[in-house]
Amino acid sequence: MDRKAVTVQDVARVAGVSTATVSRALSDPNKVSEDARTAVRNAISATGYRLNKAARNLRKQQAGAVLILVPNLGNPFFSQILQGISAVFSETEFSILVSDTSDPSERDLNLVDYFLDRRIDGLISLDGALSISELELFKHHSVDDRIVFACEWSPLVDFPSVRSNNAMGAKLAIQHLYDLGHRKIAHITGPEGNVLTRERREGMLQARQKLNLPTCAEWIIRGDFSLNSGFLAAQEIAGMDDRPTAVFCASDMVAIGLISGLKREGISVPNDISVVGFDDIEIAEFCDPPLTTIKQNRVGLGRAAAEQLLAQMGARAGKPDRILQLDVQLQTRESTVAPVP
Amino acid sequence: MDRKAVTVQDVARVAGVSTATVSRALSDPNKVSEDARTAVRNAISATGYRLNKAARNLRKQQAGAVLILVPNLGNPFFSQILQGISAVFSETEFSILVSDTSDPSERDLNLVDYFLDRRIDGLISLDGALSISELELFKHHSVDDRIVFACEWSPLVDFPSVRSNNAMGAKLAIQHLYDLGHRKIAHITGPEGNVLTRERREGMLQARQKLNLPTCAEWIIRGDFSLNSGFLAAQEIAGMDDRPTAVFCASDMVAIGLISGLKREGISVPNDISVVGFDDIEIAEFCDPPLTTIKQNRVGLGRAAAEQLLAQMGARAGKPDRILQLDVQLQTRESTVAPVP
DNA sequence: CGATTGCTTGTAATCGATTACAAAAATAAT
DNA sequence: ATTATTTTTGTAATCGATTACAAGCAATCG
Repeated sequence: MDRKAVTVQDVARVAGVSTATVSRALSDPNKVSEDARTAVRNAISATGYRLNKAARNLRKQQAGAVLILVPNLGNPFFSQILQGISAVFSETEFSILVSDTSDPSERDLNLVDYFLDRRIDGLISLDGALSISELELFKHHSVDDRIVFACEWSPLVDFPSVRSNNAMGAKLAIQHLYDLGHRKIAHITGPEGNVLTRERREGMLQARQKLNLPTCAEWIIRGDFSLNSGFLAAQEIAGMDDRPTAVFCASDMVAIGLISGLKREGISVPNDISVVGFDDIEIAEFCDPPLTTIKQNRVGLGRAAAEQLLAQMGARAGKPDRILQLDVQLQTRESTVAPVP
Repeated sequence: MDRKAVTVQDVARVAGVSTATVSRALSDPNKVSEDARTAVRNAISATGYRLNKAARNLRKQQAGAVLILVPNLGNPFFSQILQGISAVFSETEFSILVSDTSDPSERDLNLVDYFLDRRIDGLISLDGALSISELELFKHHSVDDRIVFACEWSPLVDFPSVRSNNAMGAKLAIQHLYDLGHRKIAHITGPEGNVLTRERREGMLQARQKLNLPTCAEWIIRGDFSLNSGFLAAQEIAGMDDRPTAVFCASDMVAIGLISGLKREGISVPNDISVVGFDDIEIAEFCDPPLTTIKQNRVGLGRAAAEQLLAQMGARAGKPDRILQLDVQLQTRESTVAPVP
């Protein structure tokens, strides 16, 4: 590739047309005659021409890339969303940049700079916890119309958002436990301030109220979606006077940590306590016991977010639904059984 | 941002210098006088100037990005490597593109095109299974000097590579089991053709020979690093006449699947069979039982690969070691105990 | 004092694709 | 046959930063 690069000029010369025609033949083939089209096509394969992205981006005033903001790449939950996103963008001219917001080395970057430096044309954030100052910068620089939230979102702004029906998930979980006969149901939440935490907790409280289940402040345990927080919650539960017979966890990771911790305390799942997770990550099926959980349509989430962003950026016909909520479903496995009387 | 963009021209005008001076003040500050430097600095903050990446890339004939090729983003093992990589590149002007080679939507992209289209300046592949034709295209277009393998590598070429000492890991695992008193040790391999599979298998065979352990063809079970392959291997093991007392798995995911499967067969870990994994993914600590495994320095792997690529691309002083092998260590937990006599 | 060296600066060409504008050619309409 | 309309094409300016080259200027030296 070190020989002098082949440019449109070269193609034009070989094809016996002008550079404008070459460019048009590439970007909008039916603006150009049949003859010219084939001449250009031949010239391209004869010369081995490749379009220079940087030149196009400069001229078109775009970056040709979008940024995906992931709260934590270490959580396998996000990777399938990424797959959905990349499946859509791989058919376009956009590249995908990925950044992990939990990564300290990326923590201090100014997101809006990505736009201003023309490194990206759009942003999909799986992280709802963007700072208010950051969000205001987006608006101030008018890039807020090229941002889409997926999975999580920020209650501070009304950017378009694709999400699972989290409240529905919580209700399915509680209803499932109720149907099995459970009445004393605990909940391990996500981190405070997180929208998913809120939605799932609210959904659970509503379901609980509707079913007339007893409530006990102690049974709402603060977690943070992590394995470790589930593990720690187990100790709390073990120490309770009025121990719940079932626990609905805000994520599968929490559920796995919880089961591990409960075992350590000599409490067996599901015999002593039933456990329900949320997400249905791949490993849920291979836990001991295999985890009953709420399954999200992750690939669909990613695809929808990507489509929405493309529409937003004007690369696709506009889709008007600014908030898209996908259904979830209960995946029953062996971590839930009827309580022993 | 829709107001006309601020360019070097504007900065130059405000600062009362030429565009050349502005550019120099930015890229190489001590090529320019103190006065000019401050004038430019003031003009930049007065105008709100931001450098246009596309213009720079065009002029400098570069892309300003590197591509990271990941075999499977769904495996949490890779995310920490990514962290190491991004920690290094976040201090440079390079953006990071991520592509999952197991993702069908990305399967048919021609990697060399990324280079030829000037979308990337370099490539780090965590996937050793690049096709021979692909590798030859790299060489043919002389981009092979901007590629680094990390974790996995290809035996077909001698591109620079950063890897863990896999054979050492296997030896540590076998030695550990030996020290506990195990003599009948099985191994679940990775997928055939994978370099890690080979290295770990060879290391295990060597350790085994050195320790004079009995060998039995049946005890080498084909896997593919996945949960499911571990799960299936459990059935094989359960059906063996001469059952091993310990199993060394080529990955933690395999080990987790195996433990799940063994339980299903009524075989208890570690009481009936001890299990050792490889990778030390986060969840290994929260398995039941917590998994004894071989810990790789994943962040270090990523960092080293990134540094190597930067050197390769000429952005850093050259590091000559084309193959860097990082030590691994044994992480003892509760999935391994002495065999019952 | 004139010549040499070193430092700083400006002018203008350059990277490669796109597109506004105008002209030319082909087609349709009168 | 002539005009109106549409389609196709080419010329040249443009996007914004970088840098080769030359020139200006001050300091140093014989």
